[in-house]
Amino acid sequence: MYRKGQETRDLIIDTADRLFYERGYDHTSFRSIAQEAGVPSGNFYHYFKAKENILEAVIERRRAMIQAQLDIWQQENPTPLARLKRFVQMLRNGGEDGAFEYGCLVGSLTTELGKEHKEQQQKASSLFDTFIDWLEKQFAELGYGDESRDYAKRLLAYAQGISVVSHAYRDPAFLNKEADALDHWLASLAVHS
Amino acid sequence: MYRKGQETRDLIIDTADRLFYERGYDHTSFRSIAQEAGVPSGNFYHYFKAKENILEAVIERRRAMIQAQLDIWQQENPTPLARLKRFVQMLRNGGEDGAFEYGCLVGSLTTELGKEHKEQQQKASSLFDTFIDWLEKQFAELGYGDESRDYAKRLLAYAQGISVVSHAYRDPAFLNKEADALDHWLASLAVHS
DNA sequence: GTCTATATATTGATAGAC
DNA sequence: GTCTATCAATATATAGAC
Repeated sequence: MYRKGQETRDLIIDTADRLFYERGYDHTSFRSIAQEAGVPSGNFYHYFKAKENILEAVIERRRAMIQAQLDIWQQENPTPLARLKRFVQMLRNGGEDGAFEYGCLVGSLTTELGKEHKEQQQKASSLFDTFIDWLEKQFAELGYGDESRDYAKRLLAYAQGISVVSHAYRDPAFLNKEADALDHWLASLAVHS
Repeated sequence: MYRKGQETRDLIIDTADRLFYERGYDHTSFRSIAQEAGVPSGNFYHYFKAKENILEAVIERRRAMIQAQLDIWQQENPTPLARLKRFVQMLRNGGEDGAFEYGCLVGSLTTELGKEHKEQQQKASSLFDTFIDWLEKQFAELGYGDESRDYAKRLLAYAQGISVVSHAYRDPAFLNKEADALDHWLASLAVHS
């Protein structure tokens, strides 16, 4: 089938993105990406000089996706508390992206890369910053000054832990219960003057 | 060098335990274990019929280690609050087992196995139960009835999230700061009547 | 029980025709 | 830009001498 170059490149990235999430980075071979995408693996090197370059492209793709989502949440929710609760809402119903099945899209990648791909881990970890920066703005609007970033990191960390445990037990109910608990915590923080 | 059979088996498990933690399960080859342990890889199949059997032995080894640690904490701390704080203390100073460098011993393994070794993941996840059962007892002693297990899982989850984020950023300071925050939370829970 | 040698499959990566 | 064929390295696993 005929395809323009950019389309082929995007197709490789899209397929790699999904497989890296479902199978992990090291467990996803060129052949498996090639098979699912319908692109011969020998073709990859026309677009990427090595596997780690595919990973970089996938990370940048996830960053754009996350930022777009945060922008929508920013628009759709009028108050900082509503925005923080929208972040927590992401956990409910099994996690919007299948967190209970495959773990967090960012967290599981960061954990894997931290073992034997430490240079690449830094790039993946920067996806956390995208969330933290946005959460920090919300806490700042609630009146927390220098503490805003600490609260942002804490909320992200708690969400990560909830994702890890629900993934370990394959238990979506835990996600919902803990999302409720985080909502209560946020409500108590919002009355801060 | 001469070695009794049991010693060789233990040596393989010890070495695999460390390398699985530092490099991840899939990234640790028989050759690397053989090299570090000084045991030829062809020798492994006298003790384990496959790689996943080494993993099982490593998991059981970690379970025994965790249970022994919990027993000591139980003895050394007179009150349930002190015991819960001892659990949180584990996070401080980079994590007693190098959590900021390699992630949590249980959590990082569970996350990896959840992708493409789901049968083995269940066994690894049961290590969480060892912690949760113990934490649940402490909350029960504080007077929390049916909620004790929920609090136990929540505390474990938050500790996991803190570990994931500190590992992502290679930031031991975050572990200390968040340990303080968990201590405050526990202190507020302890006044429950 | 211990060791060397090796089988078989798969990996990331290349070469070169079209 | 696309594709086939293939390389060199490495993986788990096995066979068989000692």
